[in-house]
Amino acid sequence: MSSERKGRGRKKIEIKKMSNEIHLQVTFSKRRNGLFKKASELSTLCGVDVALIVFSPGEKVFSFGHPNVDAVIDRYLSLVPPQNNSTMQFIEAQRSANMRELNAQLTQLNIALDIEKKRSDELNLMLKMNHAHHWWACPIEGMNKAELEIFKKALEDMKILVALHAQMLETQFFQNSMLQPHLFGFNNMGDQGGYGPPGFF
Amino acid sequence: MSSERKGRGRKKIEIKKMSNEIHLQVTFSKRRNGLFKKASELSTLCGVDVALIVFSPGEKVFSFGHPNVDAVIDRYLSLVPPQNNSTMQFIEAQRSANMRELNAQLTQLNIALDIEKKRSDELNLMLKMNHAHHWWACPIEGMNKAELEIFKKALEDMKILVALHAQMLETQFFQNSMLQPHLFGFNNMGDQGGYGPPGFF
DNA sequence: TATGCTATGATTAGCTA
DNA sequence: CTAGCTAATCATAGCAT
Repeated sequence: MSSERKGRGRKKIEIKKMSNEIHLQVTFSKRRNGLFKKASELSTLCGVDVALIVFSPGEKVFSFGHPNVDAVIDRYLSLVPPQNNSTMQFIEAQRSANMRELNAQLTQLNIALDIEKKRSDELNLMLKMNHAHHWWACPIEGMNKAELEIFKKALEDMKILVALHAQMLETQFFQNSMLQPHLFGFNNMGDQGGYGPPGFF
Repeated sequence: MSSERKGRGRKKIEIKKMSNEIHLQVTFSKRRNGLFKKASELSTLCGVDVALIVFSPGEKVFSFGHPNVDAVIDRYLSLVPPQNNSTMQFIEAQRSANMRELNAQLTQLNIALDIEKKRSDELNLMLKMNHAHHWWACPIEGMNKAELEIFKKALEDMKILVALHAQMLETQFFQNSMLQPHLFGFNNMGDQGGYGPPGFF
């Protein structure tokens, strides 16, 4: 009955990098769980947006976000504006404006572009149907059913994307001012002829 | 002497959105602090990277990051490219539709633009040099030095932005190829038909 | 590496100021 | 909104599985 099983309770620890790797691993696991639980509880209890990203000692990534990580990141990045310029900013140049939000998003779009570019391995399928310059124009006959499906979806998506971007450009430059769209000519992606500067797109 | 002077101590609460706004506010404050402390401790104890972003009920933003928020976000985004893409996204269409992300961003852009719209009083100066359709082309002689400066900056900014967008569109959709707009068939963008001065830039 | 146990240490709900 | 206070609840360090 030498109940030596006692005294085994929690002990205070110093908040500094742990030396023992094994111990560190266990502690990381436990505390990580606790942290995510807390984050979740906070967002639930208070109905607020939260994003939490943790890299494990083993380089693995854990994340939590309400409503989701990326949304919160976007919101965060838009609030921590870079030093960028954009449309009509000159009008406001005299007093900084909330055009910053817009710029931040544009920056994000371009960052996304860069990221996307690096995933070129994914482009192999593209290559297959893109020997010609107009990948979307023809090589249909060289596709199997699955590829056709992808191709179709690609067209759909691209259509939407182009439309959105066109609208974005249009809106940005013209919609809110006295500027006339036709002056710039890149407001209509799908018009039929007078298409302006060769190679603009 | 029943010393009822004290609070009965902590009580268990349900993890649901709190109804009482006052309580919610206090709870948010306390739990937020606790959460940030835990996050900090985790990164210190285990020497790992952590990013935590919390938006308060009052839309204020709190963040913590080791080594810093943006570094962790970058790392996260580079490891989790599934979200946040744009170019060639159609190739991945089979996997999932990240269109929503893009849509969300565009929505944000439009929101920002709406806000911008409301500040149209600032556009008066613009009006001044925009009686003609080619606002950017001519009325220089009617400007004073200050206005000329703004005008110059305007052209600079617009040039950069448009070039950026053009490049974006070009890269995303056409890859140096030629576009045959009619294939996509979305003329719903408010086409004016005409195209501005060739060689705008 | 994760999970269970248990005695503590740490956090915090409800109040008060 | 920030800051104690207290006591009850929660989290977790050290072990064992």
